[in-house]
Amino acid sequence: MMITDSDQARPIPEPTLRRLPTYHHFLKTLEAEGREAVSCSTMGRELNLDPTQIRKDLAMTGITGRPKIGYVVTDLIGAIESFLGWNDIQQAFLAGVGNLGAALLGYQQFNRYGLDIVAAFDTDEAKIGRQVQGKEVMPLSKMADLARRMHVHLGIITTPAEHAQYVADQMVAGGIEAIWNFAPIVLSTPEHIIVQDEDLFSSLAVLSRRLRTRLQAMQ
Amino acid sequence: MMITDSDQARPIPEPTLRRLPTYHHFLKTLEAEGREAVSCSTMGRELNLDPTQIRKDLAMTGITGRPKIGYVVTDLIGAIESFLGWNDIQQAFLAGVGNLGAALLGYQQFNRYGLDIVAAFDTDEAKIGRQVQGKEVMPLSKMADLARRMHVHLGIITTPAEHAQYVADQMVAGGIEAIWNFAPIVLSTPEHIIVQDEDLFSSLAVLSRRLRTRLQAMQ
DNA sequence: TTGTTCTCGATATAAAATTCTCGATTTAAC
DNA sequence: GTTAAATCGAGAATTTTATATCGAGAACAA
Ligand SMILES: NC(=O)c1ccc[n+]([C@@H]2O[C@H](COP(=O)([O-])OP(=O)(O)OC[C@H]3O[C@@H](n4cnc5c(N)ncnc54)[C@H](O)[C@@H]3O)[C@@H](O)[C@H]2O)c1
Ligand SMILES: NC(=O)c1ccc[n+]([C@@H]2O[C@H](COP(=O)([O-])OP(=O)(O)OC[C@H]3O[C@@H](n4cnc5c(N)ncnc54)[C@H](O)[C@@H]3O)[C@@H](O)[C@H]2O)c1
Repeated sequence: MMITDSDQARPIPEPTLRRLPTYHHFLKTLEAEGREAVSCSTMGRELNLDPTQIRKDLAMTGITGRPKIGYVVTDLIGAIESFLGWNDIQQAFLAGVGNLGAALLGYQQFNRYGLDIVAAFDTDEAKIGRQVQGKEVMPLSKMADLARRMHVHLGIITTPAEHAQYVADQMVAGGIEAIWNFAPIVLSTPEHIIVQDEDLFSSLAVLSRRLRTRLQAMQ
Repeated sequence: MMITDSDQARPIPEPTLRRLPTYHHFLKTLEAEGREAVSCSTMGRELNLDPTQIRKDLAMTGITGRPKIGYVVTDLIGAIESFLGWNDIQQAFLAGVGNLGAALLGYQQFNRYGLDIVAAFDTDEAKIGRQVQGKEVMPLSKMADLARRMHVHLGIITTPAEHAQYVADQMVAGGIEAIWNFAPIVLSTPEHIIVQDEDLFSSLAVLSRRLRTRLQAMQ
């Protein structure tokens, strides 16, 4: 039986997925400098990672390198992008046009990473109808229906935590398959819904603990 | 030999640290509901985590529970906060008052999680001197000196990637010990500097891959 | 009181991820 | 050509992380 990219037996390790963008960013700067090839040893030195690990991560994308040379930079970039699905752009809805929501709406780079936020929704009357970052804010009540009609599969939640579950329910009702959740709450969704939490406090916790330990060690 | 919190032999597993805020948020809602005690089984059910894992994570903070009852909610919250150092508030500087920087500046909740962004810096003349989220934006050139004089230990980078290394260098020059980096680039800093990367693209990569696999499976 | 049930906490097992080792391959220098 | 240096790729070993098991303690109901 042929093993293709989509029906491979074992799932991709999440740590690998999380490192791929790091490689991608680094490779983009190499490409901009006109560099043609790069080895895992070089990347490891620059990115503070074990070369073997990088080699294994890259192997996941299906690309192969050449001894003594390394990998062709542009090929590698392409392999990572297609592996992550950054080639075909996903349309997304965003709910909660506050501080964070507006920042995400205004981030043009996302278009290069497979993400296009096509509409924004809020419940605040003062915001509905206005433009934020050049995109019109619509009432949340229209979200589910629009998602279905526009075949939007991805939703981004940037509302306060107390409203996140309701928004998630609306997204599921609208046929959305995957949710990028920035609210610090664990959503309750049907099995088949993909939920990716982006919890800034997780990151802050690691930092806080390390800093606290450091400062204590110094008395 | 006595093993205290600060000189324990083995470091805290990072996955544990990353889960602690999740427990914290959940416990806060329980507390608001007036709940006195909670068991790992209950938490596991609500948070989709293995109860044994939660028990191990909580044990790291030094708290103990009671059979048949569980843990006292307020004690647990306190244990997590003190374990992470969220009790004594760290003053922080933020560099790069763009979309994302402004969102972080405007996020009052941070004060409850040990973080107080006391000043913001930028190189854009149009922004310097202005107020953003009620905080004055100062020229980056003053950052290092001010950090030293105010004994600020924490820096947040929200500049474009191409300027992040320069900003990091300035922070190190100002005696800053820890950096929370939102720019998608691996910073090069002295050994002793704590760098915590918050790479939104890592999160996006996991989501993109899963969604891509899903959509492909559906043809 | 007494048995039942729930839960902690310690220990053991399993799974996952990282790091190490080594042969094969290719380039480039001599 | 021949040799030396670098690097890939596959597999083994190690470390880390997650899950399962089980005895003991505490509440609660009968
Ligand atoms: N701003 C940050 O830096 C930051 C950092 C960490 C986490 N977060 C989290 O991100 C989320 C948003 O934070 P923020 O600072 O942008 O908050 P915010 O208060 O600035 O914005 C929230 C927005 O959501 C809207 N909203 C409320 N209920 C809604 C609903 N049912 N449907 C649609 N929209 C609704 C509000 O009208 C508002 O515009 C919060 O959950 C917060 O905890 C933010
Ligand atoms: N906005 C988002 O949603 C988002 C998402 C993912 C990653 N990021 C990353 O976060 C960073 C900031 O993104 P953004 O959208 O806020 O960008 P932005 O362009 O809105 O803001 C960048 C700010 O940094 C300032 N700046 C530039 N050079 C500086 C320097 N040397 N010192 C101090 N300030 C300087 C600019 O004047 C500007 O105000 C970028 O690295 C971006 O890749 C942002």
